[in-house]
Amino acid sequence: MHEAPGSLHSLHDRPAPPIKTMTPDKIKVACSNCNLRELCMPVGLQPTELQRIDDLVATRRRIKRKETLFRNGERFSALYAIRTGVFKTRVTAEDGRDQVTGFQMAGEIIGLDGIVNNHHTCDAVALEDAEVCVMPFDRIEELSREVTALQRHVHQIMSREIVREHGVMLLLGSMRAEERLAAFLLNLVQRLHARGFSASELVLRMTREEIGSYLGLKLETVSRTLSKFVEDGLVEVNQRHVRILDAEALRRLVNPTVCS
Amino acid sequence: MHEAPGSLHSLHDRPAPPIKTMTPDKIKVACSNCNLRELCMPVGLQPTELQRIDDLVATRRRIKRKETLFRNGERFSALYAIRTGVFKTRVTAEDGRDQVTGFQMAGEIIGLDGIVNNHHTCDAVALEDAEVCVMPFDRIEELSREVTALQRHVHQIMSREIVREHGVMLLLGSMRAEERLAAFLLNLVQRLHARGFSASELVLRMTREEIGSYLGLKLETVSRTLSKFVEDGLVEVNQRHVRILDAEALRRLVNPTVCS
DNA sequence: CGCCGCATTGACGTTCGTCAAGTCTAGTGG
DNA sequence: CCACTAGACTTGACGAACGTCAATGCGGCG
Repeated sequence: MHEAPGSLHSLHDRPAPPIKTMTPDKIKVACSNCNLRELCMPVGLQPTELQRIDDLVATRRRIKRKETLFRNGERFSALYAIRTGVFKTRVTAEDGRDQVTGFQMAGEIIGLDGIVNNHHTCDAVALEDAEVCVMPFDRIEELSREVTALQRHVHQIMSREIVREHGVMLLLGSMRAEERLAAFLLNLVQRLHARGFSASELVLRMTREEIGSYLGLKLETVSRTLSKFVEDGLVEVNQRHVRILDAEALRRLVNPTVCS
Repeated sequence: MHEAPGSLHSLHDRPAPPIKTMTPDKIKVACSNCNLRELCMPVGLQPTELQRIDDLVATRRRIKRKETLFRNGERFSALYAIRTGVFKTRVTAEDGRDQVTGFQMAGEIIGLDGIVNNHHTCDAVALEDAEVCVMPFDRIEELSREVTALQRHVHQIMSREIVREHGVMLLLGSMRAEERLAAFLLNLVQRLHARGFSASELVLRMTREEIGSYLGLKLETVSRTLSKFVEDGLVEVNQRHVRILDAEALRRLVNPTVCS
């Protein structure tokens, strides 16, 4: 099985041990030689530009499982690039109902919601021990005035998020439970694959309830639908470990009319 | 009843006649004295900056009812500021199902979805005859490198869209039909009010089916739920004309536990 | 060992979708 | 001016999908 460089995201049940022996926050790993660079930074920079990009990361921050990177209402100051671990973001209605708006993994950027009003409007919760690069937003703005590749990159990241959310709206607004779950699993495994993991196996870092919240379903429906997938031979499920046996069939589920 | 400056958005059933006698596209109305400036441009600019902003709008474009401003797959080149009229944006799944992702009105910016891949990923359809300002995106990027207020503004617009979509996800993922429709009506009337229209009356520029698509409901459910609101004395409905009689009750519907 | 959180499964109820009939309005053309 | 039509809307009857409630299982951890 293809493993990610540095084993960023273990497929075993327990969270992966830190890559290196506890790196104190002050000893920075520069963006310029970060193995996630292609994921979170623009490509094709001049060496001098690359050097300046290194300064974007003011510091690193470790977040333990179940702790929050930021919360609704907190002052916004920085964007965060995820180095290790998986997060969920969630919004909460005034009456307490909440909705998971996304699951984010290594190389993805979170915190964009805070830009409008200088305050975050959602919570970011670590689903496993995690580490992020803290990139003060005023520094990002300053630098992206000078490095046009960075400017373009920031715009693309935000646009990508908007497009992703369009997809979620389509899912929530017009798909049935099986289609939602199939789309979810395929999306997860595809993103993991892009990070060097298996194209057919994954470990869910979230509970059935969190999946349900994201997909607009109750946890029982998620569980039942998963069981149905197992019955039909589409996947193997062992706790949070999922092996996809028939990706083609899952794809057909998501997209009823497109046969094969 | 408070009318908008220039009667941009009539409350009568028929589309409002053009504000001025047909203005040829070449005769530009500069941003600097556009009555929508506070809605779509940054505030507190220096006069010299304001002047440069005027150059952002390359041209104007009129779109007739039911025609598209851009379509899924088309090359992305510009953002559009809506001057008059209402649009819907929609995404389409490969099997043809589509989902309305938003309704946009005067002063709002559309086209952000195209930035990531240089191609649009949704359609923007005019729900009534409309006019937009065409702002070539490379010009926006260029100018926002020099005018920091513009840079900040662009970031805020994109972030605002992300936050709005979070709200829609919450709605689609965890609200029931009555709550969705109540939230929809309150949101619409609030946005119209911000544009100088009545705080309690509105004319729907979209069909029941389009509302349903946006809210993840079938048109029959939208119709039934509206009828129920009428029975309960929350609103008056006459075709597409809606008068809100008990906004407080609608708000309570959206937010069950918060009692008045 | 026993507790706790997470997951599964079944029985039942509610909400919303589906299908179908019928109304209303605006637009068209005689 | 009025019949005719098409599209949007309403309403009812019924059914399917999913939520609710409850019992139970299972694995991990103190």
